[in-house]
Amino acid sequence: MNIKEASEKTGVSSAAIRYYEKESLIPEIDRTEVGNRDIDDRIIRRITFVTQMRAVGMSIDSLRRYIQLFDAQEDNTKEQKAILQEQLAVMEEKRDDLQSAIDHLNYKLNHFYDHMETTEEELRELERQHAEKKANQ
Amino acid sequence: MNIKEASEKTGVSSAAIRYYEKESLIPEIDRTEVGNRDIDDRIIRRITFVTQMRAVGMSIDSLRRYIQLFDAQEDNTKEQKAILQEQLAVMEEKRDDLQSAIDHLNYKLNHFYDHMETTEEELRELERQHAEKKANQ
DNA sequence: ATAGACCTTAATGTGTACTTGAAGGCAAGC
DNA sequence: GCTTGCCTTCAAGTACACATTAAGGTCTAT
Repeated sequence: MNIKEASEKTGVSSAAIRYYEKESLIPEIDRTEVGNRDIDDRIIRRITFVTQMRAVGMSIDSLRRYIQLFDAQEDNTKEQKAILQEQLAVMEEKRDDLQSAIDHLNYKLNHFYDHMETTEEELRELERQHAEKKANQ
Repeated sequence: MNIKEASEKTGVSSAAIRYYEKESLIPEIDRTEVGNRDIDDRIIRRITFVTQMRAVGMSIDSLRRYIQLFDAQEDNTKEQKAILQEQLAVMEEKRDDLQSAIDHLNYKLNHFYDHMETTEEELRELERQHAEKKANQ
């Protein structure tokens, strides 16, 4: 498939696909006789993977390093493991932060019907909940 | 407390605190007689809140709009609720994406101990198929 | 009273992640 | 043969979120 179809399939712009290839976030793409990119499902999956990781906040740079390890033939397992673990920790923290922000919004939403409590009060309530949660761990 | 102490307390640079104030992500900060910012715990909490939301990927612009609703005195409850709900949905999706990325990494990590037969193998299989296909052309 | 450490505003610079523009090639349809 | 519509590379432009610099003020200690 050509780059436009790939773009439509992935939701990533043609320019961004070229950019990802240039930045080695995806493998080098095969070309047709006239030099046009010929994109297959393997590339599509790679693009999707990049999109997913970008969506959860991984930078192009981290992602490139990660992918290089991922694709590496040499057995540098120990280093790979360390990097994955590091990345995992970052993402777990992010998830937890996100969850408390969600809790915050849910609280706000649930109290809309009752009355408009002040921000101070809400923040105090959230802090109380947070302390409680933390104490329960 | 002055801006430097606030910066140390929150981990947000002085320049960023000034920027947040200018962009209305935090309330206007009181000044001392000579015009220096005098930051109290309420502001610290607001800065921390901004940091948390930024960390989970909310843009300055979305955050400003959210905070304006949050702080609003006027009762436009219905619209506020709709917007908060929308925001909530976005964040929940993000949390789920993050979770599946975490699962992915965890899976990978757990299989490092055994041998290298995780997602890599799947990708290599795809690559093998790809090479085969190419050879057949 | 001069240095050093803090503060102020306003303007400009920086890194990231693309997007857009320029200049041109190839193939199909009118 | 000219337009349309896809493609190419390379360079330059853009948006966001600050960081940095300039030019100056205030406070404290030596």
